[in-house]
Amino acid sequence: MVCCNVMISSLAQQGRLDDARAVFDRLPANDRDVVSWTALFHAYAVNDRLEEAAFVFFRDMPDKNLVSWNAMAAAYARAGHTAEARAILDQMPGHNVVSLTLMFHIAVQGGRLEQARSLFDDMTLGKDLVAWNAMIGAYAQNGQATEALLLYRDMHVQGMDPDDVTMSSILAAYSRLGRVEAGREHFVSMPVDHGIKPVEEHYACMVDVLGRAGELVAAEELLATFPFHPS
RNA sequence: AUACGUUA
Repeated sequence: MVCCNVMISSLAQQGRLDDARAVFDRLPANDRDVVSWTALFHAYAVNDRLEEAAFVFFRDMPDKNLVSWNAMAAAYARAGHTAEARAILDQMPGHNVVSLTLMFHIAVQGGRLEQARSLFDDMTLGKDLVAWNAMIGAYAQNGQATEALLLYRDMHVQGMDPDDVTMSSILAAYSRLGRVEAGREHFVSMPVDHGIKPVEEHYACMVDVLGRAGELVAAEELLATFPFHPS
């Protein structure tokens, strides 16, 4: 049964919604647990079939847990249906750090960065890496690149290790600030200081740093050094 | 690797 649930979600990721549904249907009713149901409606949601996801969630699922509530709220939030997302978050029996990150995300979507910051600051119980990344990314993309860098420092001070997502936001912040040298320094120190090898996305960010500063030749040179790896 | 939140 566990393996069927895995199949449902991985088929959904590949966009093979019908196959995911078939695996679910083949599962005996007694073997369908809350994870199977959540994987099923999430499959609809990530394939832009929000209505059907909602039907499964509200009408078909026998039981819900924190993860399924979060997943439904996230589906609405992703689709830009913030009112529905909010409603789910208000109705659900409890919240965890994922729910709070969703609320955070809705606030950012609405341009309420101060409110988002308050939500972030109040996450005292379990401010995890995703939450940090969300806050740093929100600043980096909303004209507060300096705040993003300050928060990155805080993150360090609090002993939270950054990941590849963090790095993209930091490079984006340097880009917006036009800080070419700092950006370059960060880019080369990523693998040494944090064990994070730059991937395509980081190269793209770095090209942006150089491009915005008008260093087009350097940008081209960087692209030429990009180590291709087929997948 | 059983389902949820973060980065053009």
